[in-house]
Amino acid sequence: MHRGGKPCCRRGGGSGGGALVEPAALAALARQGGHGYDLRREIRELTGGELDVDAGGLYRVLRRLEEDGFVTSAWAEGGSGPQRRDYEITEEGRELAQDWVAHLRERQRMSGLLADALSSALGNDDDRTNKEG
Amino acid sequence: MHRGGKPCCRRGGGSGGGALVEPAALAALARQGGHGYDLRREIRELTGGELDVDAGGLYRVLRRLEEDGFVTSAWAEGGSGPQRRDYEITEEGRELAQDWVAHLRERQRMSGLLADALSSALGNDDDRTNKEG
DNA sequence: TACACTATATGTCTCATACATATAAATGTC
DNA sequence: GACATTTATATGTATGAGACATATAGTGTA
Repeated sequence: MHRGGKPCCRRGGGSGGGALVEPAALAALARQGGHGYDLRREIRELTGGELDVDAGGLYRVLRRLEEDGFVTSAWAEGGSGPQRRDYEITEEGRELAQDWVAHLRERQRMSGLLADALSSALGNDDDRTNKEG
Repeated sequence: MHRGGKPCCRRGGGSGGGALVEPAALAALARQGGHGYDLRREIRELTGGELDVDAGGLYRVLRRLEEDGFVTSAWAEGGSGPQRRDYEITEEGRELAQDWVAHLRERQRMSGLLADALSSALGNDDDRTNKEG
């Protein structure tokens, strides 16, 4: 789902970057809400095209978030085209999103820490080229 | 496995930070090799105690890395105490580790990017407190 | 004997994701 | 009208990564 950047380290499917869809969905919802198909586009735009989440996965995440009270949804009334379900973030959802911010920063830190450790263990004399991001 | 920092976002077990054990193991191996139990301690030290990997998981990772030619191992001869298997990284392992560095930097960037997006969507006026890590 | 520490290993569960596919309604094209 | 494409939601299934529990031995010690 990463688009750009080789699949790298022996991954066929599955996890690899760890939990990006949920926070991305929450970010899109916090900005403006809307229906799933549109949220997906919004995520692409928010991340400059770097994160293109799986549609099926996104819908599953949205329904689970609703089950747990972090978003609400309803079938959009009127309008042409296929039925669409509009999502809105709740106050609890905002709190969850706030937790995610801290969590993502921690992940960011840990990724950098490990990258530095690996790099120095390999004898790369401090190639922090991409450091920070 | 994170120790320090709440479990956060609805996780019981499983993925959540995404692939840390393998690169951590490679870092420890690149520094000095050794047996599994010791590598685990080494990982703890490399990360200032922030990453304390599951022992069972570490052994599984080591054996898979060996299957794929990224490390070699042999039962240590002599010595007292329970048998131990000594691991060494191969040239291919070093190349894999090098790929991991790039991959981790990308993850670091993506985590920061998402954290910023979420934070700004929530109306936090640029609280990049923990930014960079 | 009982306990703790070292050391390796397997079982089982959850979480997060990728890829494939099913379903419909509308829209465009021939 | 027939057909493909786009919008939109949804399920099936497989893989990967990790958490927690537990099994197994050897070794030292109270």
